Amino acid sequence: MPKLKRISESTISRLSRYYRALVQLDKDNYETVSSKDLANLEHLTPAQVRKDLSFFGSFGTRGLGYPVRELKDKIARILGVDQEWNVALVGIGNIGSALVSYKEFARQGFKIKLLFDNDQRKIGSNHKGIVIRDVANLTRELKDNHIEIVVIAVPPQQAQAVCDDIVKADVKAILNFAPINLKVPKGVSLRNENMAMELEHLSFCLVNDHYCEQG
Amino acid sequence: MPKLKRISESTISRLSRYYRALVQLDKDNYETVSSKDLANLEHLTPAQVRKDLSFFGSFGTRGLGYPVRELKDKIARILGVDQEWNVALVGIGNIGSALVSYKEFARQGFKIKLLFDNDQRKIGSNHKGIVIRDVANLTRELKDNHIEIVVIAVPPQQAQAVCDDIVKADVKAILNFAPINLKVPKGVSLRNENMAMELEHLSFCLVNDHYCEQG
DNA sequence: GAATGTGAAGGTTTTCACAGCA
DNA sequence: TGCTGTGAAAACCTTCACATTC
Repeated sequence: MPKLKRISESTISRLSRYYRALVQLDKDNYETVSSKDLANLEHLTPAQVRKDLSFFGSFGTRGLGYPVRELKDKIARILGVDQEWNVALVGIGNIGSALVSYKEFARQGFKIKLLFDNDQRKIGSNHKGIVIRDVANLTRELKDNHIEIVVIAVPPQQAQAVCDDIVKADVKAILNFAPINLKVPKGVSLRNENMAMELEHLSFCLVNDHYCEQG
Repeated sequence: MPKLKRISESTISRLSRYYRALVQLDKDNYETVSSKDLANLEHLTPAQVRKDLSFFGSFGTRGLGYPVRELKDKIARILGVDQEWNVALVGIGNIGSALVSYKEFARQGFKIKLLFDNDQRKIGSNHKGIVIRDVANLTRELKDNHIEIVVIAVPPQQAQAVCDDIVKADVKAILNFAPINLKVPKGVSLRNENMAMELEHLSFCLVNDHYCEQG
C-alpha cells in the first residue's frame, strides 16, 4: 500500500545500497533476508530498512523476512534500473574520459550514447568507439538521439551554458561534476558530484575531530 | 562562542559552499556580504547561513553583514584548507588517473604525493611526474611519507583490503570511489563517491517524478 | 535602519516498541 | 516463536521571529 508521500533523498540513496546488497545476496544464492541482515550488510538499523521499504509496499513475510530475488527485482523497478537509459557526456577531459570507461555505468543499464566537447582537435575523433561531437549542436543532437540523462564534465565557467542547452533539449536528469551550483528549472533533476567538497569534508574532520562523528 | 556540539554533515557541506562563494566574492572585491546575499548565491536561506556560521563563532557585524576576506579565511581555517595535506592515491585506472590531473585538488591544498597500483606493468613507471609504487608496500610507504588522506580508486573486490592497509598506516581520512561499503574503525573518517548511486538517483526521479522533489 | 545571533517553533527523519501475521 | 509493518516518540535539522548590536 504505497502512500503518495514525498520520498526523502536519504531513502533513495539507501535504496541503491539495498539493491547492491541484494544483487550480491542473490549471486550468493540466498533465498531470503531479514531486515536485520540487510541492515548489518549496509551498516544501518533494521527499523530503517523496514521503514524505507514500507514506503513502496509490503515486500516481506512476517516471521521470515524478504525474498531476495523478488525484492531485488522490485527495487530495480523502483530505481528504474530494470531498463536502459540513453546517456550523453559533455566534456571529454580527464574526468569525462574516465567516465566513458567506467564499467559500473554500463552494467546498470546506463548506456553512454553521445560524447561532446568544444575542442576542435577532439571533435570528430573517436574515443573508445564513440565519435566526439561538437558541443555547439548539443541541444539538437540530444533531442534527435532521445537522450534521457546527461553528465556534465566541463570546466565550471562553461557548465551553466551547457546546462541551459541540455534543459532546452527537454532532458530531465543531469549529473554535474563541475564545482558550481547549476540552476535548473523545476521538473529537472540535478545531482552533483563534487570531489573537492568531499576532500574538504575530510580535512574538516582531520582538523575538528571533536566535532566530527567518526567515519 | 562556539559550543562543543556535533556539527551536522549538511552544515559541513554548506561550509564548503560558503567558502567557494566567498573566494569568488573576494576576487570580485566585495568587502562585506550579508547572510541574505550569501544565501542567494548558494540557493539557501539567510537563517540557515547565520545558524551554520554561529556554530563556529560570531563573525558578523549587526547592521552590516560579514567581512568577506575575514570570513573566507575563518572558514578556510575551519575546513582545514588553509594548510597543505599530503594525499596518496591507490589505483591508477580510469578514475585514478583522472584524479591525478584534477586541478581543483591541488588548488585547495590537497597535494597528491604518492601513487599506488598492483599492476606490475604500471609499477615503477611515471604518471604525470609521479612514480607509481607497489601497493604491496602501501602501509609502510604511507607512514614513511606522512600521508594524511588517501583516495581509493581500486576495483570493489580489492577495496576493503586496501582500506585495511591504509588504516594500519594510521591514516585518519579516506575518500573511497569503489562502489562498496568499507568498514573503518572509529576515529577514521570515510567519505564515499559513488557515481552509479547518483545515476540511480536520477533514474529514480525519471521513473517516479511524483515522489521526487525537483532538482 | 539594517542585519546578526539565537532561543523557540516547526518540520522532517530516524528510532522505538509492539500489534499482527506466518 | 520470529520478523514484518507501522503508529508514536525521539532526535535531528531548518525556519521563524525578535532582541540585540552597530
